[in-house]
Amino acid sequence: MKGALDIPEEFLSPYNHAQKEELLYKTWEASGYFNPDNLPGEERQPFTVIMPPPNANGLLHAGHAFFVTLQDTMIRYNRMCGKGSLWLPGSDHAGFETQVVYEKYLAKEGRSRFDLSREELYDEMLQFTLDHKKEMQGQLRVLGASCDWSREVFTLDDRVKKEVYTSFAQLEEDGLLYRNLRTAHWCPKHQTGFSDLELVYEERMDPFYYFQYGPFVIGTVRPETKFGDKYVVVHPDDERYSAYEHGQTIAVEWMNGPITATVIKDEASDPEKGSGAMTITPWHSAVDWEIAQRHGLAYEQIIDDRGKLLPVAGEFAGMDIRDARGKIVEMMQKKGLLTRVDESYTHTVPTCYKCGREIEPQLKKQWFIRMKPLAKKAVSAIENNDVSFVTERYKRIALHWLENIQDWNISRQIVWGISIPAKLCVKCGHGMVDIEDTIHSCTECGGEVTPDADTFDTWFSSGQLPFIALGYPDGADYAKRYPTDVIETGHDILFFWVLRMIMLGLYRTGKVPFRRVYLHGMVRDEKGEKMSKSKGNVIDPVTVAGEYGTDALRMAYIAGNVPGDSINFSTDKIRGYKKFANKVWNIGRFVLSEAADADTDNMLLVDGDKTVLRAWRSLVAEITDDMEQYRYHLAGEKIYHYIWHTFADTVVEESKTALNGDDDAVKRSKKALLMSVYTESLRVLHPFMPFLTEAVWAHIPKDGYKKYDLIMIESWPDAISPEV
RNA sequence: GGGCGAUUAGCUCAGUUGGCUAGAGCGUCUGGUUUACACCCAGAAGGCCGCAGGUUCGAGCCCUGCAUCGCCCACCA
Repeated sequence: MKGALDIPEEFLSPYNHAQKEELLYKTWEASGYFNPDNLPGEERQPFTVIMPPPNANGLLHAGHAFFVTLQDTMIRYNRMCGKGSLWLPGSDHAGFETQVVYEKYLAKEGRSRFDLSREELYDEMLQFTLDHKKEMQGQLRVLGASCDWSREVFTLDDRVKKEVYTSFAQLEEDGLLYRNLRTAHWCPKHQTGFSDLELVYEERMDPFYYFQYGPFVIGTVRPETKFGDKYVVVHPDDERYSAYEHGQTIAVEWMNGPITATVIKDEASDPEKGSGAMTITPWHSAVDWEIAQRHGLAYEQIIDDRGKLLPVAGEFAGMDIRDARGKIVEMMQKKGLLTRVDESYTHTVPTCYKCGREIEPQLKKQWFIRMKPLAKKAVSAIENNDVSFVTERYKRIALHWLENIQDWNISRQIVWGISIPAKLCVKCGHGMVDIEDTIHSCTECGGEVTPDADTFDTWFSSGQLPFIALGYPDGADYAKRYPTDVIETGHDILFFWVLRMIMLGLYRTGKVPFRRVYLHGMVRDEKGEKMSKSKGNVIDPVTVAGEYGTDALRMAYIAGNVPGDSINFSTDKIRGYKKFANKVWNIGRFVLSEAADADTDNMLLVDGDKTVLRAWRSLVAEITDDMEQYRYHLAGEKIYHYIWHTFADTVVEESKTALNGDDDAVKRSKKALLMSVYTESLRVLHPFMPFLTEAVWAHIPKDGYKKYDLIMIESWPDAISPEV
């Protein structure tokens, strides 16, 4: 090594991320700077991001690493711009999701949740969740997340429960909460109701059966629900049925023998469909229930909660509906009631998003929130740009959903979650909100009451996270940092989470919870396929970070990946950025050995060097603009390209001649140029590749090029660059 | 049934308000132990920017239509 200066020994070998990253994270954490209250300087303008709390029931996957990278980049950039960056971490108990995961875990151990009492099950799941939470937090550290652990929030914390209860009570007071008999989306396997968002519609081709129903012919794909059907509904204007009057009774030979049926005229009946006449099953169909409600019709349960036929099905009682259909059709054929079968009927059926089992609509009393008034305010907020979308196209999707919103079923019949603070009447079924546990008899009928055994939909609590996490109503953070600046998350939870946060945030605080929504796409494998355990194409970000370095992983997530689009993850790309890390490291070795003694107070640049510095500064301005406009994908590529192909390949190469020459003024100018551009480019690179840049920073002499020991609190170069 | 997105080099993808002689990474080929780096350097090949029209001095970018792939939404007769 012919360098003018002594170079630390570690610079003599390639950059070794494995030796550096863990130590560097510890240094950052020990510095206290993740907490914005500890940052040097005057009172800083706040910059706040609430981390989407990962579900504490597993380990981080490639999607988590994506959001960690994007958000940490935002946080670090804004911190360097002189703001009081707060990234508030959390984790979600993830009610139903976790219960499903835990049941699988129990099954593996040869146990079942039915072996345990509610309390035992809850306690085991709590331990399970806390263990995973801890492990996940270790993984977030591996990924370099500069979040403030001192403000961490868990969705089962007392303060969360308290505010969630307050919201629940307030919704009731405002008439936005009800618990009436209503069609619920019920999964016979999981034994719980869902909101409309938890359904997945699946296209099916099923036989469509026509049955003789007295003088009518009615069509159905679901003969197994028809045992109790005693109303036949036709459109009031349907000429074919003008001979029948509304309310007229007719004698019908039906599945279990002769019955008396009633003709109902209702516009819900579509003359174009089937024969134009249909019978209704109010207990197991939302549409039928509405018709029944309109005309005050009777209703009866046919299928139990486990998907088995009830005694009304006669000889079929107790049979699973999946086995019963064929046998029932056979029976109907024998009775001579089957008139026709259309084999190729295509329709969509709702299924459980978790197990794929067909959803069985069931009349249930569950807690529902009236969403229309809440959605209306959210629509105004979005239209007024009180909250804006970085990927504009999601704005329209959001508005469309809000304008067609349905009431939200927030009750789940599961153990794991925040219990619903209410009493139910044993006698009349009336539900009463009871936060303070003061209700001991039914307010309607005076009957005995029992605590509601249900828990809240997990999104009901996470949907209130921003204001709760900041300490609403009297927390200092709330006063200073609400509304937060950005929410960054996957577009798949736009409805589940983002829009509900907007609605609930507006409802409780009167303000939007964040000013901007940045939605990223899904992470797929290199062929563009969804990652899944069964396909075996899951990339574990922590393993990859171990192999190539977190910085390389992070660059692969950012550079060239357009906001909102799904990204294909390839290890080739990560490998490329690992090389880049080493390149930056080696440039450091050269620059520090040749120019660490550069004069900073008196930077006399020769004309050619001035041009180089000006070009660099103008690129910094461009990159700064990209950062402000959330174009991280461009900013990342630009700094990469400049460092490698301009600074290393041209500026450094050309400096060699000058440094070997005899002209002291030229030498002095070169040294100053190398040091300025190199140290400034490290700053620009820091939000993207925090570990590497911090590792190099430790070797930069502390003078005009460096103010602080840690690059993480240095200024973004746009703010420091003096005139050239 | 309604809506959205994608289509650019062999592969994976950038290309910000129309100025592009269309770029990057990986791969391929040729040549290099030049006083940081072989996790490197110098260079090369490789593209009717899905198809067909249109607007414009100028279109990868804007408009219309079509094709293919993907995604989201929708009350199961």
